Amino acid sequence: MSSLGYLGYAAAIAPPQATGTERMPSSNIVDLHGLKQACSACSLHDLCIPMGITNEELESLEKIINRRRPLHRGDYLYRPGDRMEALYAVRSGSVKTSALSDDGQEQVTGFHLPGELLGLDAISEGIHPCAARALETTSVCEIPFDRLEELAGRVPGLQRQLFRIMSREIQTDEHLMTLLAKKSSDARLAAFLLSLSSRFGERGFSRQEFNLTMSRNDIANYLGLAVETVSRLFTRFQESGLLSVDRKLVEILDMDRMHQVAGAQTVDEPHSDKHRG
Amino acid sequence: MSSLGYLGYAAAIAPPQATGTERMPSSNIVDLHGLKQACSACSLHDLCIPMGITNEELESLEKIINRRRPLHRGDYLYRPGDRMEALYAVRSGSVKTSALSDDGQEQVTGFHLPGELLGLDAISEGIHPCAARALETTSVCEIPFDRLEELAGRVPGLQRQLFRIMSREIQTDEHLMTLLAKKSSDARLAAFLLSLSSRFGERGFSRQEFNLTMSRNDIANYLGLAVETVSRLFTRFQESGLLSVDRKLVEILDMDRMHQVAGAQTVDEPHSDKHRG
DNA sequence: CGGCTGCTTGATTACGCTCAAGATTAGTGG
DNA sequence: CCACTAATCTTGAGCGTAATCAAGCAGCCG
Repeated sequence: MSSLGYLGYAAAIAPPQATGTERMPSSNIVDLHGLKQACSACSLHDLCIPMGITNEELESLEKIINRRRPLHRGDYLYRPGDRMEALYAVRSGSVKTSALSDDGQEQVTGFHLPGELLGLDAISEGIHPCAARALETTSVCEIPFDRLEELAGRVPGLQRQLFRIMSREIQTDEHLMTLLAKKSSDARLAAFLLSLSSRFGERGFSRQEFNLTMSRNDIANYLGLAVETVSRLFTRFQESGLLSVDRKLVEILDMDRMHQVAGAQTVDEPHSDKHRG
Repeated sequence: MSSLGYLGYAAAIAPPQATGTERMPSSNIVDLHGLKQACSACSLHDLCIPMGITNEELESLEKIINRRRPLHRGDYLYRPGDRMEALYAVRSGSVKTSALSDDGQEQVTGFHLPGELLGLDAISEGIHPCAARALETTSVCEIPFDRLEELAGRVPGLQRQLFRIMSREIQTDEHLMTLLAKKSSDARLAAFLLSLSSRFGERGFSRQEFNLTMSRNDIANYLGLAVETVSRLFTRFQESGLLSVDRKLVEILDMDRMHQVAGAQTVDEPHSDKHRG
């Protein structure tokens, strides 16, 4: 929530805004693939690991980070059971992580946008419990964990930032638990869209209009709903003027009401009639 | 799952086993209140922070850890909005953590047994997003975070263990997300009981029989169910011979079937008739 | 262009919630 | 120590939300 500020770069090249409805490669991408860009020049600077460490310290960090060639849609970054060698920071594109429950069915545990770190849940066992798949063309920074750990021991600011990132992840997960345990289907979808909205915003993209890079199925899975329900909700939201949706492109038309819906409980609310088809 | 081993101490004094049905102060307690016991002698040694660090390093850790006088049932360890000064390790007793959702209703985010760390979600903001309340008479170790952080920079094993603990927390949360998103009410309760069972087991208590220190309400809240549902489930589980329950005391009678139930999906299962009324 | 996968829409079912009342237990003070 | 009250838990009846089942529709691939 805090660190807006110097997203100037991303903001300058990024916002696709109303680029038209015809298909485009998939918009919310800061395409840095070709650039040989160091952390210090990266637009994700203050969302990612570098945040809050000095320039000299940053140089040490840059030395251990590798770039990986871009992943294509559906490519795995890692699979459950893989040895964890490195953490990954999304540089552009988006990634979905999902776990397999005891009985072997998929549970989507998160969607990850540029600047977000992947693989934190693998540190404890040294084995990835989740799969990570690219939702679109995606590039990532690979950060060998042993070297990161070693560096964190020498650079207090880095250690602190890693603790912070992991802590934030725990907080996010707790928030999602609340969503799943207590909220109605409309509240879940609304909260999900608002989360995307604000995360896109932090990255310099439009908070109103953005592309969903994940399928309805993934959304439903993530939110603990059936695909049909998600589909119906989009229709209802659109009918009630909350948003407009065309395939993957979503525009939030009434932010205030969206927040109301996201806060709304299963049923009983003191004073507020929930929209209903 | 890993580290059984030298739980000898806890095991020796702990297991209440079938102590009789009449009320007792609340059993799953290793009462160390009065003892001036250092980490090195603590029975929770290899579940808690000390795990995997050398004896000399342990001494440095012990120096920064404070004991707090025992909390009583209902006492707050911290409240949402409190500044985070320290992490806490449960030494004996049990603690419930809960968050307030946007609309101000409680969501129980976890129950914490001896050896478990509290407050990890507060690191990122420096403010506790959750409340922590004792479920029974409980004592905790207080670990000032700034000093812990500083020490972790000097003691690689400690840093690593902290990363591991936070990572494990993330994994646990993901597991709970799956539970909430995908599982039926029976599966949720079964999984919850099995989680308690195995955690009690790790601490040297009986895996079959234990006391629930939390109310039905807390369980329901945690699992995203209504109290009435939880109550009915206990009744059904008992009727079907899965467990026997008397007020707070639970005995799991059929572990195998409990695992089956915990793994079971909302509905469709290939070959296994779910017990029903 | 055909087959496919992903999305939408409709009809029906059912799981778990709500409401309501009663039964136990725990907590409190005389 | 017992009486009284408040809180927690259990049980029942009815209902509502979202799942399931079942087609149809649209975009996307080779």
